[in-house]
Amino acid sequence: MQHATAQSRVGSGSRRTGGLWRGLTEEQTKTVFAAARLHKYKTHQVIFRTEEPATHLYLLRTGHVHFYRVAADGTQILLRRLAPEDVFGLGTLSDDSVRYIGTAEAVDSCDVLIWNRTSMRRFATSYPLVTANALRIVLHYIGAFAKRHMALVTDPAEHRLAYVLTRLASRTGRLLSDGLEIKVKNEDLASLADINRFTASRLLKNWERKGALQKNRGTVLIRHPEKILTS
Amino acid sequence: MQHATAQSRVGSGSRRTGGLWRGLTEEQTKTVFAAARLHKYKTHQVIFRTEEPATHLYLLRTGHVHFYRVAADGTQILLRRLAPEDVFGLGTLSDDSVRYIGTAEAVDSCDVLIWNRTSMRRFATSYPLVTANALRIVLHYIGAFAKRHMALVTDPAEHRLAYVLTRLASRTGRLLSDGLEIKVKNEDLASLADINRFTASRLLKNWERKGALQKNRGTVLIRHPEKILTS
DNA sequence: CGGAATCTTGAGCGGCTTCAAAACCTGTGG
DNA sequence: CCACAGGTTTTGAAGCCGCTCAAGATTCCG
Repeated sequence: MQHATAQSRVGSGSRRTGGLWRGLTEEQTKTVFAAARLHKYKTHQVIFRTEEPATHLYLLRTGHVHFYRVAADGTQILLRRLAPEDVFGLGTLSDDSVRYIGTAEAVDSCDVLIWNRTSMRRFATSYPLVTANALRIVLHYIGAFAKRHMALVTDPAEHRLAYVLTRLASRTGRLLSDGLEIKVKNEDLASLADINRFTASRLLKNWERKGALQKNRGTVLIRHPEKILTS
Repeated sequence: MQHATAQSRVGSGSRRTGGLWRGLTEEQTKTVFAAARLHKYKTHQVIFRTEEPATHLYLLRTGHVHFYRVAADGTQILLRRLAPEDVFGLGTLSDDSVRYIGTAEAVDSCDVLIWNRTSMRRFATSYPLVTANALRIVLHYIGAFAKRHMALVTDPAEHRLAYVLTRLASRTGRLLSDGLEIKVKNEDLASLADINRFTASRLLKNWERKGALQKNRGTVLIRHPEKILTS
């Protein structure tokens, strides 16, 4: 569970939000993981959709998953880019009337651990820590959401994009010899920063001209974070 | 606990989100409420502030509380208007490292029940249902938040204000002979709809001209909800 | 090499905000 | 009972940030 992934990552989802299984004994952890099944998802495959009843809980092992909602006009609004060790589908721990808050879709090939509701309920009752952990994680998300919302109302587009870039870099970036590389396209950055992709392109180009970063199709390499507008 | 408040309200916070104490036996409920202390807050009194460690959990009995955050430029962004039966300070149930997500401030005189962290921890461990309920409530908030965020990105100001108006009406409105009255000022409506107070004033005036509602200082009386642009 | 996806760049514009000023409403104290 | 001060609301005029739309350049992959 704790061993590092192949690539050296700067931060991990679980370290930020604190894992769902944190604090369980080794014995208990074993039982829990024995009840999971491993499943592989291909690029663009949808894991679950908004408003479907929350019947399964997922733990991402490798790859990346987009957690988004679809607006009335069809645009996808990215709520979060999930990284390895991130857990999603937490509604499964609650009533069976609870539904998924967004759509989860694999952006590359992913290894995912899956638990069904009955297993989860069993664990939740025998290990009360699990529900407490879930509560902590969800509270953390609310905080993050509130922050994003505030930024959207008060900060200009440039600030927001800079923030998204640095956050994403520390969560899912790969440390290379010449900088910090993030595998993400303009459109996704734009969605996370709540701007449109054209503005995103312009801002990134500006930073590139200043030598702060380097853009290639599908990746951005951050060279000098300090040259990107701070805070 | 379940008896109605003096004024006939259309909906209640607890009915929407489901109470924190839902599902407890009468005996258990008694124990829980015996551990609370009642406190009165005056208009404009601050109950707790953003980023303070979450040490207490609150249940609003009467009055209204604003749950907001302060942006860098000083503007208050209203996250939610809390109504009787609403619970806040849920972070208390989690780690002692968790902090309040926003500032809670009384908008009129309020009766509030208060539990401290040690009581809450005791209840949370002896009645696992409590943590589960908390999880459900917080998940509900996340959903609401995501919705508001989507609206902010895709819907025009008028839609958002109409939505806020109808939601608020059904949550905290008082049913009068000639319509549904909400005690709220333009500024608060504006903040909830994420627009500025001038736009809010203009839109409300338009609806008033159409005969949909009637504005007075500090109150709006909804006469014909159907004349307000439907979502 | 061809076609699809991604990214760039420019021009034009529009929904909201900002700012200023005045009208209004309400409780308070003389 | 009136006047006054504070908070709230209205209205207009001006401007700007970021969006839309169109067109082309670039990159990737089969």
